[in-house]
Amino acid sequence: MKNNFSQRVKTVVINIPRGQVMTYGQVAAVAGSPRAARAVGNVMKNNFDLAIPCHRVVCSDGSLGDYNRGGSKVKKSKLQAEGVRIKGNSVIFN
DNA sequence: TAGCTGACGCAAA
DNA sequence: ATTTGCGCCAGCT
Repeated sequence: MKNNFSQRVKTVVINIPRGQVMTYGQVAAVAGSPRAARAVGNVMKNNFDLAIPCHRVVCSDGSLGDYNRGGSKVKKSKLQAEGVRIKGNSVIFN
């Protein structure tokens, strides 16, 4: 049910500080399943919760991934606006 | 109950 | 650097 994992994922993402990004795998790991990166993405797209800064969640290789609110370009812009360094179409972890 | 899908992750070619 | 294939987990049909 969506009261253990998905809820967990939401909480984790909401707890991501501004100017900071996390990978799906990392979020999944914190949520309780280090291999549930896909499940994390599924949760995000299924949950249109504005309280969840899904744009702070990116792929492990730095790719932006997708975004249910305007596309990867909007996601990229948002991250840049928060102080996250973007290289081309990828995020730079610091 | 079983099967398919998907905003991923990693390895190999 | 890019593409292909396989594995993983949770949710939906």
